[in-house]
Amino acid sequence: MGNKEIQEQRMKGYFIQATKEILKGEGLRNISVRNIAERAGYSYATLYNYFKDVRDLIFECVVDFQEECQALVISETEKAEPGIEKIRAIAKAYVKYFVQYPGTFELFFLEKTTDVASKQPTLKLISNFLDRLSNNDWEFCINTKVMTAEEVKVKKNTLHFTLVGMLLLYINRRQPETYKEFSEEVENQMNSILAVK
Amino acid sequence: MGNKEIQEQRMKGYFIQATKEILKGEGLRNISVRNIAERAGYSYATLYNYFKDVRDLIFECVVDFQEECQALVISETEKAEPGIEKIRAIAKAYVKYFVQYPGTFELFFLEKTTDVASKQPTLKLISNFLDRLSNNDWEFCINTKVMTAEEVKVKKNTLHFTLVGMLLLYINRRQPETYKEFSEEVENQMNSILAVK
DNA sequence: TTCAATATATTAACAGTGTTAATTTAATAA
DNA sequence: TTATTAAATTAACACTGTTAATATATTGAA
Repeated sequence: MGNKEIQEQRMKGYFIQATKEILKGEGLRNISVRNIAERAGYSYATLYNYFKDVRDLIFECVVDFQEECQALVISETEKAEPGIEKIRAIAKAYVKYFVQYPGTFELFFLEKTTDVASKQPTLKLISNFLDRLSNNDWEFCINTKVMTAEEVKVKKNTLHFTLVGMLLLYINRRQPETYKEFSEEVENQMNSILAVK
Repeated sequence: MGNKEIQEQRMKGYFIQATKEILKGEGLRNISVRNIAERAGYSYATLYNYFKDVRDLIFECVVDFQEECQALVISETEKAEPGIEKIRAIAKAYVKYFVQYPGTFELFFLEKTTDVASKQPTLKLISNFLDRLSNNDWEFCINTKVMTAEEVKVKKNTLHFTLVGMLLLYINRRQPETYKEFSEEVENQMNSILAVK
């Protein structure tokens, strides 16, 4: 990598870092080009030398946040038994991360894409994220004959859709009103979805 | 209701009608105060004589869209057997409505509330909507001993969260990419969730 | 080292947004 | 018909994202 590329990557990094900070702090609605640039220590127009538009920049944060979330998941699920118990732990950590940083949930699921075609890889990254975190343990369930491959195929998605739906309603619609109620419901849903007959 | 109230309601109606048209057509992102006012046949500032802000106006459309969706659900589920089959039909019509008018899904679940406290009733209306549509048939399942009250309590929510999650990913994240895949997954999820052991 | 060429960063400007204040127009009461 | 009140409009403000024009560094050659 030549000097030019190094410098360019560094510059992009400054803007990405600033964007991440705002997303984790104030959230998606309080973000703006001038806001990001000020925090990065540059003029707002400089941003356009490194990113096509502000949405492009914002979506570049996805990978970083996924890594951060993954780190949390790993650290919080190390001691869990493989299989269903581990899936349960992964799901809880996954939910915990987005509740702690609602801005990241907004970015992952709520933010509009200007041009869908070009961001298709990122969108795929997002929708496969929970799969990547839990795939090993779903496979474990199949291998230990706890579930059939068919069961897993559907339940894996049920879990994903349910968690995303719950997070959407809780973060964006204040439903339920308290965190206590919310996490109890998470518990109930997982008990039901992960129940083996 | 005095003349004054009648006239005020009429005025509000013009703006609400314009907003509904834009939401169903162009969707939430293409809406603007000037846009709404032009379609309503008034200046943009006139709007503020009848609504606190534009979000207030936008959220006033929720009730109308719910009625419209409910009408679709009723017409498409009349001949379904009470209980599980009817719940399945209700869910499919519910999903169908939001896929047909993505702007209404954005309004119901994605649009941010400026001031949550004042819009709490509307938020409750939204999150209880599917419940109101399907409650009778869940009760029917309990009464006919197809499910226990405890099972219903959880499964009702699983269905709700799953549908909302699927709609979010499909409408906002193009996941899956085709409508065919999407509706097959809806089918799969309902088979799994509504399965009686 | 100095000067021209290039690359990068900044300011100015545009078209858009929601919202409010000042102003004009319309409706009402005396 | 005139004075008072209500309602609608225009002008303005503070934002937004983005682009063009300008200023500032940085680089390469003489």
